Amino acid sequence: MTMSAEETTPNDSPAPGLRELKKQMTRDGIAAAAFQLTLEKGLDHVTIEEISRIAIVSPRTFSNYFSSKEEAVVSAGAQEPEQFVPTFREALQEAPPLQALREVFSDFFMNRTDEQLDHIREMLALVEQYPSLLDVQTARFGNIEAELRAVVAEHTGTDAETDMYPWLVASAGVAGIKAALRVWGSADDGRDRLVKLVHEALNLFSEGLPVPAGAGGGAGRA
Amino acid sequence: MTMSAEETTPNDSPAPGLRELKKQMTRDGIAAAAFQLTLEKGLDHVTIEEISRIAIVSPRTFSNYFSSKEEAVVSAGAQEPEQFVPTFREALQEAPPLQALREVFSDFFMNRTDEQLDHIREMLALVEQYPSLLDVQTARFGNIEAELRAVVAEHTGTDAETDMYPWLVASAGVAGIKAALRVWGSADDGRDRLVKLVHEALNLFSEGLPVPAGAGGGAGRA
DNA sequence: TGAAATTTTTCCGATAGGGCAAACTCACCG
DNA sequence: CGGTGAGTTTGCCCTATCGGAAAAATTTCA
Repeated sequence: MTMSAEETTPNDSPAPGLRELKKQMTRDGIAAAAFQLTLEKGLDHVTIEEISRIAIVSPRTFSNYFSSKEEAVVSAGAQEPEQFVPTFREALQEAPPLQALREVFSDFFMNRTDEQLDHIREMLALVEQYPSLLDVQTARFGNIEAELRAVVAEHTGTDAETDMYPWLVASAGVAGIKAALRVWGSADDGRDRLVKLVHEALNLFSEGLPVPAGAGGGAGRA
Repeated sequence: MTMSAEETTPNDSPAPGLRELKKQMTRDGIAAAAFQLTLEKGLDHVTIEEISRIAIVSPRTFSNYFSSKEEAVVSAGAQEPEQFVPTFREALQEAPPLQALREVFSDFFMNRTDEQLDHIREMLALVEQYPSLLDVQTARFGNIEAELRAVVAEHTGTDAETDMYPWLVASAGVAGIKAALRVWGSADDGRDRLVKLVHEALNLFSEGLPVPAGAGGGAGRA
């Protein structure tokens, strides 16, 4: 993971000292506690106080890391939005944006451990059960989308303020994952199926979302 | 407004009696107060108590209508997600889904009054300024998306649980509007420009989001 | 090791979220 | 018309949350 010349952002991981490590562990511990408790007792019966007790921090510290229990739950085991940026940049060297996204995301799911996939499944179930979690998760996806959008804008030399292209591509990418995850989550399939769905979704975008065969009332093709 | 045979949903507007009218006025009044106060003092200096005072209701009543001040602000002058359903259904008789959406939304913006467009502009600015408002607005768009998705599923005879198509089309539609609104909002153009952007956005989806001319590093076409 | 920087905690007041029952308003029927 | 019941609004109140401020604890570094 070599670091090229300069970073636009100063890159806030200057040194993984003991301090940063502990912070990350604290954060993860809180998120894990929140997630676990929610699985066990249901979101409404979980309080910040109890999460904090289990994570062995004060409630005030909870607030230093998360702004609500929902955020903590959804953060459990989740990727930081910036994680996808370097990979996406590389992929853009090889393929146009939509296909690059397809590779980035299918690789991502390909590389999850079985445990991580199980976790994703559980998270999907929770998110479907509690609208407030869905809102937070949607916001997280929105952050990923923003990162991707910036990369697309930078790559194609378009300005995200005046050109819709970066918006459209980034949202297509994220929408593709979301659709794939939903459909995958409601069946009982494995990793391969998920990767296949991701491919399929982003390919459909590349093809202009052709109307599926045997559609109801409409006119001709898209 | 004749009511045909049966409605799947009991249709909760059985009679626009005085009762419903007052409720709607109360709701609108609260939302308007929240919106206005936020414009004037900034979101963080607005409390539910003050909103309630201006809307002449008790704080308790505020909670009966909205679950947070953010919700109230974003609700101001907004459409109910279901509003688009009947129009979309009709449009689907004439054109394939993506084009139908294009017509629905461009007609929608075409039919706004100048005041409504101004309001939309102010709302866009607020949403850009306060992330918490963006979250709520994103959730609103999500509701619209869900309605559209259901219509698409019903129309194309696909099952939203096992088929990604409804997810992809609905999210493309909503993403198109969002992109159009953003780009429109950052310039100082009129209604025509917005309608044009909506057309453009959804057409790009129909065409598979072709890479714009003169793109940076990637390979060939999408 | 000792001082500086950072994080965690304690203390605590301001708000928010709702359950509950009383007061009130509207719709409808003799 | 006046009564009555369904539907709304309000007051009361208790619990949970949001964060500011400063003390206490921990890590870093010269």
